[in-house]
Formats: sequence, C-alpha cells, structure tokens
Amino acid sequence: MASPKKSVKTVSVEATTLYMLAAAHHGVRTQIEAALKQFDLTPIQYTVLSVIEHKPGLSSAALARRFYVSPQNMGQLLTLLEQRGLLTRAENPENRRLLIVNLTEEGRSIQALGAIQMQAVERAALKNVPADSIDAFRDTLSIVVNTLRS
Amino acid sequence: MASPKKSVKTVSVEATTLYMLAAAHHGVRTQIEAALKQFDLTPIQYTVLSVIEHKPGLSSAALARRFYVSPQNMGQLLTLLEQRGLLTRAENPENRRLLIVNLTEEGRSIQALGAIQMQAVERAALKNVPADSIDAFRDTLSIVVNTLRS
DNA sequence: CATATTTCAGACATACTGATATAC
DNA sequence: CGTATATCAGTAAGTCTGAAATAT
Repeated sequence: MASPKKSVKTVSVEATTLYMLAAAHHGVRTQIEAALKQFDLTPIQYTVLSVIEHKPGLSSAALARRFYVSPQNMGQLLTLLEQRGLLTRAENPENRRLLIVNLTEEGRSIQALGAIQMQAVERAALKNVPADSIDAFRDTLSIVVNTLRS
Repeated sequence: MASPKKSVKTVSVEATTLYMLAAAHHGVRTQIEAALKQFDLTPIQYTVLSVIEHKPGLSSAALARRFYVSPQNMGQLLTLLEQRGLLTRAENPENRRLLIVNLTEEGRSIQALGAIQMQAVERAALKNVPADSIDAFRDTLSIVVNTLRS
C-alpha cells in the first residue's frame, strides 16, 4: 500500500507493541490461573497472599491502594481468605480503625506452594528467550511501569 | 545459585518478571481505556474493529477464536457494534452458516481515530526506553507470546 | 468538624453455561 | 448423522456506586 497522501501508517494490530504486551499478558495469565486452580486461588488472591507474606501487617485499605482495587473489593477478598483460614485480621491497637492482616500457617504454606508454581510459569514463558536478553527485558518492563505510574 | 540445599528463593512479588508484566499491562490498559472513552469503545471492541479493518470478511466464530473469547460473547459484541452502525454482517453466499463482517464508513473512521490514540499511548509508554532497546523488547515479547501459544 | 477505614447493600456490565435452530 | 455457526435465555461471578458506622 503506497498511499500518496499523508496517512497514519496502519500496521496490523497484532504487530504493535501494545498488542504483543496484551497477548503476552493473556498467555501468562492463562497459565497462572491454571496453576493456581489446584489451590482454589485467583491470581489477585495469590498476589495478596504473597504481599502479606513479605510485608505483614498492612491494612485492607493499604492493600487496596497498592493493587488499584477499590477498598470494598479488597475487603471482600480478605473476608473470603479469612473465612478460608489463610489469614487473620486484628485491630491495630494504635489505630483502631485499621485491621492489620497477617497470614496463618496454612496461608504461608499455600503461598509457598503457589510461589513454586509461579516460578515454573515464569521459566516456561521465558524458556525460549536468550539468557542475555532476559535482564534487558526486565529492565524495559520496569521502565515502562515507572513511566506509566508518573 | 550456589545454595547448598535446594530451596525456593522467594523474592518480593513485585520484583518478578510475571508481576512486572502484569503491572505494565495494567498501566497501558488504563491509558487505553481512557483514550478510547471518547469513542465509547472498550479495548476489545477497538481491537475487533482494527482486525476487521485489516482483514475484512471474517465470521464471528473466527473472530472469537482469534481473541480467545466465547462465540456467544463475540456475537454480542458484534451485535452491539452493528447496532451502532460501525459494522455490517451479511450472509456468506458460499456458506450460509457464516455471517461475514465488514466495517461501515463510520466504523473505518472511528477505527482510524482510535489508531492514532493507540500510537500516542504506545509512544508515551515507551518514551523513557532507550531507542535501541525497543526492538529487543518487542522481539522478546514476540518470543514469549509464541512460546505460550504452543 | 473533616478525614480515613471498614462494611453493607444494590445496581451494573461481563462472562459463562445450556439449549435451540439452521446449514453443511 | 455429526459438526459448525449463530443466537437466545438463564445464571454466576466480579466490579462499581452509594451509604452507613466507627475511629482519628
């Protein structure tokens, strides 16, 4: 197509960086959902467990802000995981508005099992990427994330 | 890893490639949704319009397979876009089971305007990435997508 | 009094499942 | 007859909005 007038060069949608990013995300998300199914966890549920594991004592509102979900949704999510015995919520004595969240033993155990699955998914997704390209890929992802946050 | 025993190294979730990919996707998706709002289009609706633009004459079932959505959902999506006058569906005379999809003039026009917005989002997302890293980034994304498809 | 956190309740848009009619 | 397409209808899960109660 050698159009004579000034036109936006319309490449096939599938060839754009945006589309490839979405396709890659869709692919890994599918793998992640399948891998977490055995624990009856959704990706966001697992991620919340993981963050609490590494940074215990956050409140529901703080977790909601970190993951860009509404406080109502985060509250529902935590209620469900609490009912399943994977975490506890207790009043913060220094600020009784806050319910600080911590993992139970079972929560820690399931999170650890999930982490192994996640590492397997990551290895599988990157298995055909040249080893010396992986760091560059991660660097670029990091730049994009930081760019979009500001 | 020169660890004596086989242990799972638990890095912070936010530092994993999987998480950064999800974060990058979330960021661009937010930008895309905002940019398409003026056309009252969701990302999947715009993508379908774009694919039809470059590859007219597909059926609803074919589009559903391409985007990994159920045929029922794709049918609903196309019905909505048809009611809005952005595309047409007509029986394929060679196979009357199929409804072949094509854009209307308005559909083509809106798709073109959306494409300009998408290019702006892509430029903004990549604006801090060194120019000579972008091709490598796209290459790696492509490898990941192909790996997960097979 | 103004703000922050949590929770409840209802509305909403989406997606999924099952079933049907038609064409090949 | 078995398969593929399209559509209808009912259901379920998820998210969003508004509002309330409590604490600071």
